Amino acid sequence: MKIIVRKDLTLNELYKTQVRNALVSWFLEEKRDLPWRKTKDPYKIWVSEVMLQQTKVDTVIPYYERFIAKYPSLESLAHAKEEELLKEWEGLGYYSRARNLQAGVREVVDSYGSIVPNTRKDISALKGVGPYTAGAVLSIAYGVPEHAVDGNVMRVLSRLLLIKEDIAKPKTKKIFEEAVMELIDEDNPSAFNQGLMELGALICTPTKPKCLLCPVREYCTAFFEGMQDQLPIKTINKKTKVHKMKAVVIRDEHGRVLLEKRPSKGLLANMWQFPMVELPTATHTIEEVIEHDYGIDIVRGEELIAFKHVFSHLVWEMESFEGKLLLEKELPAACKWFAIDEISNQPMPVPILKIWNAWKEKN
DNA sequence: AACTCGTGGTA
DNA sequence: TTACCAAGAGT
Repeated sequence: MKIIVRKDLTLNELYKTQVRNALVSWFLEEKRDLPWRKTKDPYKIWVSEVMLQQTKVDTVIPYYERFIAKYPSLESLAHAKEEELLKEWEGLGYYSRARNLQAGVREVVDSYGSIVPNTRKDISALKGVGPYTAGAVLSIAYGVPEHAVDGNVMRVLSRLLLIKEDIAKPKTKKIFEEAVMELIDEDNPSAFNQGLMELGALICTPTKPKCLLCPVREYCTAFFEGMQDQLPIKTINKKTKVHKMKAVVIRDEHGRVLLEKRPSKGLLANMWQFPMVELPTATHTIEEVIEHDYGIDIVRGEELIAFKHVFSHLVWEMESFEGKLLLEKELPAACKWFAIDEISNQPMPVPILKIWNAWKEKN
């Protein structure tokens, strides 16, 4: 067997044909039965691709089912209230995905007659649709031969074609996009693109790839060289910074609970939380900082739970307490009192849900 | 280009 | 426990 890989990634025609046929045949035979594979509705494919960004298939499945049941069409999502939308997204993370998805959907409803555009130029202009999602929707929903390069595809192709560039570098992705356009099956770009990702998920895994089960093993340069465990090349990232946070579940004389809506940009944007302060030093008490930040006097009650919550780039070392309102002066506009049975209707991030669940168990 | 933006699972 | 990962996009 002789594998020919030129530096410009132009590949031998016979090699390309054999690889794409082996990959597509394997995918059609072995593909998992996933909910978004039962439809070609561009909207539903779009929803699934956004949910799957940086998120495991097993995590996405129940969210996708609930989301499509609640928002079965572009119009239904376009008309949804943001708080209800975020509630559906609660626990899935990367919440700007949800708001960007709705913004993109509204663009399609308003400017494209509710037809998801079928060119890379137009679909890429939609909010939240980047190079990957554009190619995924185009190829899977419309059968357009466009690249959809994600982490799986870079790992698979780095091994198949022995590409040693650092996949952590943004500009490296272009190499893989060109490689996909060289290899892609123009008769079935949907199965080809999904096949690359499915292969990465099931066979060509980050560690311990199952090469003996691989449908393209005989075409794989890394396997031929015994280098599959050395690829892809990926530089490591830095460590996260720790924030010591203290949250308080404050009740007023009516038994209502105080929530605060986070700013519309940044971490956990537009999500609700309990009043929370960061205490890097011990120079002030929680009551003092709460009074300063929220314009209310409280008395601190019993401790609820303490835990560490790890985000992608920072850590909250969280402590939480009960609190009782003594005096309300100038409540910030982002704050609002809620009856107990209304709390669960507000979209809250996982660490806040943890505190709320601890409070409910105690009370 | 480098940094921001969640969460749960795994070695 | 630490580290890394998983169908990326916005800034």
